[in-house]
Formats: sequence, structure tokens, C-alpha cells
Amino acid sequence: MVKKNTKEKLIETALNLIWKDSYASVSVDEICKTSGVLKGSFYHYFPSKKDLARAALEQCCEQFRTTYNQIFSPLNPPLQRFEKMADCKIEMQEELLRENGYVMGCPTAGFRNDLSNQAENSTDMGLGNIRQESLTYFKAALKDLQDAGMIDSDIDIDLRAQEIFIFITGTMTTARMTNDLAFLKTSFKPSLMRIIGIKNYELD
Amino acid sequence: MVKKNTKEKLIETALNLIWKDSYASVSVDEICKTSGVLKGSFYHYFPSKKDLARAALEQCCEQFRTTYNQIFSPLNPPLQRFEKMADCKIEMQEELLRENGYVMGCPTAGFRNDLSNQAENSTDMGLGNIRQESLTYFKAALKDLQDAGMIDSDIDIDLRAQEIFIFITGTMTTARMTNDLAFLKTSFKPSLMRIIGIKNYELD
DNA sequence: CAAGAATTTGACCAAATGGTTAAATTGATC
DNA sequence: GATCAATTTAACCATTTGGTCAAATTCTTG
Repeated sequence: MVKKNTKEKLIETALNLIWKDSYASVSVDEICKTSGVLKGSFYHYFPSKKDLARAALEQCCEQFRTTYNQIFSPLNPPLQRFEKMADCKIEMQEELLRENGYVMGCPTAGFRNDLSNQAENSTDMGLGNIRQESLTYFKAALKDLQDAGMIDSDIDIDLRAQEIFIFITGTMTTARMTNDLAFLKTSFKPSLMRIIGIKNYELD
Repeated sequence: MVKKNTKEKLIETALNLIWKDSYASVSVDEICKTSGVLKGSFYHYFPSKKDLARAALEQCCEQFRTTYNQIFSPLNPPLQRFEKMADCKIEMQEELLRENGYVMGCPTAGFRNDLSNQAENSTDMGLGNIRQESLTYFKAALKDLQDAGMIDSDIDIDLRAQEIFIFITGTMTTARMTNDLAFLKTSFKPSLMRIIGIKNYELD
């Protein structure tokens, strides 16, 4: 593990703890003890617990963006993009299971609507953007699949992109709920391909 | 609204509040104040906050069972079962949106792993059972669809049932995340039918 | 209406919560 | 090595937290 400064340690710890349970269930004390930082230092870097959580969520989104940027690069053939995405999720969850002893699921699920003040909800922040960006990537890949004749030419790409996003979200949520990676590991990819509408998909 | 006794009021209030956010974010004081019950009464009926939450989750599962029992009755033609289920979810979320001002999504999402002591996770409790029961219903309906020649005869029913569950879960999660019922209202049913594999599905 | 059980009341508690502060220590710059 | 800013330390605080309890009240049943 790379040597990290106080701020980074706090953000990483907060993300981990909130991921495991929820924003409200994690206390400032716990975050401090886990990351070996005193409370004074905490409030030196972050004006409040919410601000730390916001930073953690933001960083999480940033990592996500980096990964998706690579995976969904137009340089990759469209089918491979989805395959890589699936593999990436599978590997990630396997590693997290090894590390933590149980299925972790989506990293942002622990941030419910705790971070929003007043009427603004999580849509305004990173979460909504992640979905939008995902949809954009999916749509581009779907279009390329269409051009390559790998999916029907008359499908509604916008709709299908949403279905894909929903299917991924549901897979993650269900994996955590059942504490079981069986579906993710053996069925997620082929099921995803069927939902995308790939003709005659063959496993490698 | 029907007149309710103290215990029922507490359970209902707890479910509502936890649904809106999460178990840890709701305090016993808040539950008491919202339901107009004094703390002494709370602890007369429930030994702890967790016990109330467990009762609330259990009741929620019970309601769910009742609904699904009706909807997935073998008396209904199989396609209608899925249609009714979709309509039921749509109406429910619309009503909740009207009541609360924002999309509520899945009622059990606010109970993360807070209620489990030690290694036992939510799988052991109501949640895992709900999924199992759902899958059972889905499988029966899929079989009936197969017998009626409405879906291909060579599909893997177990797998498809899981896909359906995941798609529903993802739809709920995403609806809440985006605070938007558009997909649920206009696309959920036809998308579900496509995922099920219904041939030539027509909207009414 | 008397007696016992079920329920309600409100005051109370220790611990945990999010947050503050002033002083001490460290790091960088000249 | 002196100076000033960045950081760390640890004691401190008001409020909220989950939970207790004995007394008062209400409900039930003979």
C-alpha cells in the first residue's frame, strides 16, 4: 500500500466504512480511529462529516470515470467494451469479497440521501452524473454494434442503454443482498449479452 | 386511515422513516415523536431499536407476500401475472411519490446490514426469503408461459427468473437514484416482457 | 366496583455523537 | 537558524443517542 497523507487516508477510510454499511452508521470517531487520525486533524481537513463523505463519494466517482474511460474507449471493439466492463466488475467484487469476507456490491449504495441538503438529491451530485456518463458510453457502444451488424438495426438505443444500466445496478444490488457472487461470476456476462441483443453470443 | 394501536403505529412509522433514509439515520426519539408515542412505551413493546426495525422489516415482507400471492396465483394467466406485478409496482411508486414528494424505491433498501448480529446477514431474514419466493413465482409463471408456447421452449427457466428479479431490483434502485419514474412508467413493462422473452408483446 | 394486568407517563442515565479550541509540533522558505 | 504557515495533539463541549424505571393511569374481567 502506498504511503498516504492524512486527507487521503480519511477519504479512503470513509469510503470503505460507508460502503460496508451506510453514511449514518459510521461515526467520525470510527473514521478517525480506523485511519489513525485524531479528531482535530479531521476537522482541520474537512469542515464536517458530510464534507468528508462528499469528498469520498466524489473520489469514488472519479475512479469510476477513469476506469470507464479506458474500457469504453472507441479504440476497443464495441462488444469487447461490454465484456471488459463485465470482467472488471466481476474481478472487483471477487477481490472485495476476499478482502472483506462478504459481497460489497455498489460502492455508492451506502450514501443514500444523507449528503444532500434541502431539496437537492443525489442526482445533482456524482451519482446522477455517473449514470449519465454510463448511458453515453453504452449508447456509443450500441451504435457501433449496430453499425457492425451485431445487433438489430431497429432497436431503440436509448432504451436499451437504460436497460443495461438497470441490469448492472440490479446485479450489484442483488449480489450484495444475497451475499453471493454466483450469478455475477457465471451468468452476468451472457445475460448481459442477451439483454443487449447480441446475436449468437459465444463464451470464450 | 384506520385507528392503530401503539405497536402498529411504531412499526409503521419505523418502516416509513427507515425507507426514506436508513436504519442508522433514524433515531428512537424520531420514531417516537413521529408516531406520538413516549419512549417508555416504545421499550414496553420492543426490547431495542433493532427489534422494532426487525419487526418493521418482517411486516413489510409479510405485506409483500400477500400481494405476490394474489398476483402470482395460478388462476391468473402467466403473462397477466407479470403484467399485474409491473402495474402494482408502478402504482405503488406513483402513490409514494405523491405522498412523499420523491421516489421511494424499494422499501427494504434502508435496512442494509444493520439488523444482523455477527456473521448472519440479511439473507437469513426476510429479505433472502422474499427473493427466493419471488424466484419461485417467476419460475412457475415462466413454465406456464412455456407450456402456452409464449416463450421459447429451450430457455433456462432458473436463469431467466434470476434475470427478472435483477431487472426489477435494478429498476427500483435506479428510479430512486434518479428520483424519476419515467422509465418505470413507460418502459418497465415492455422491457420486462422483452427480457422474459415474450414473443410479439403488444401494449394494451 | 374491586383487583390485577396491560399500558402510559415523564423523569432520568451513561455513553456516544458531531464539533471546537488553543497550544504544541513539524515543514518549508529565506 | 529564524520565521511563518501547515499540521498534529489532546483536552473539552453541548447535544443526541439508545435505553431504564417506578409510579400513575387505563383496561379487563370477575
